[in-house]
Amino acid sequence: MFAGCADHTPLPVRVGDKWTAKILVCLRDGPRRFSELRVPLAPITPKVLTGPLRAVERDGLVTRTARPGIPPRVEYALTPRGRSLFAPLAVACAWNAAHGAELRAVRAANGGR
Amino acid sequence: MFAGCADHTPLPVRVGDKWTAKILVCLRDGPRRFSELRVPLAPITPKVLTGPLRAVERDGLVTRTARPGIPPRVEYALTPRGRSLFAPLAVACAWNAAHGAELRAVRAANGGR
DNA sequence: CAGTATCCGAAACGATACTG
DNA sequence: CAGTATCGTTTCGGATACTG
Repeated sequence: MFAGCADHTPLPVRVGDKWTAKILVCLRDGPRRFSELRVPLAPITPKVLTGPLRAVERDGLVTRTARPGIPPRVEYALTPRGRSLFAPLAVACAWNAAHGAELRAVRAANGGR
Repeated sequence: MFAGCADHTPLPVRVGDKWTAKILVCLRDGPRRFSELRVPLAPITPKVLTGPLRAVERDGLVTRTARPGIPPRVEYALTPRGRSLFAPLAVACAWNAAHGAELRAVRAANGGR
């Protein structure tokens, strides 16, 4: 049905969840450290951030680089594959720009559950 | 961050879940009845199908038309707004065709949790 | 036929606290 | 700083059974 997709989701990677896409966007302009990611994603907790971060790392969308020393310093950076996801993401945002407001109006009118 | 989006998801509508996008695809070639949807979506249960179906109806992506009579006959059909979602969906599928296999290989190598 | 009613389990999200 | 450990809540998906 969705050629090439795992059969249980339309999208191949975990970008439909609450945080993953935002994480990728935060890394768009360069590597960021764990705590640097927490700022734009506030009020995300460390535990919640860790989940999707491990997932994108496992999927080769982001690299994790730990530099030894005190204090510890860990940098997250997009891979080319991670960067390639911005294309579908941009199209989703374009749909939003075109239809989002209207959709939310209809949803509210129908009882925005 | 995602212009025009609800703040809790990158995508505006519920297409990141397991069934919604598949439902839209099933309606692509014309209206379908409840039971007709269950066939390509097997082994979905009626209760599970009802959830996303009510959501897309509430969001104006699909219309629900009940014809009186015995047996009951209910038809679901895409609206123009629902149809417009195929554009972003197609781009997601294209990403899959280009990167999906590689991604699943990496994921499996890293312990496909 | 087109659903609804119950009950269940898994996963995501979240608050709070603690550690190398 | 960069996490992990616990605990609790909510949501999704699913199995089974029942109804207008």
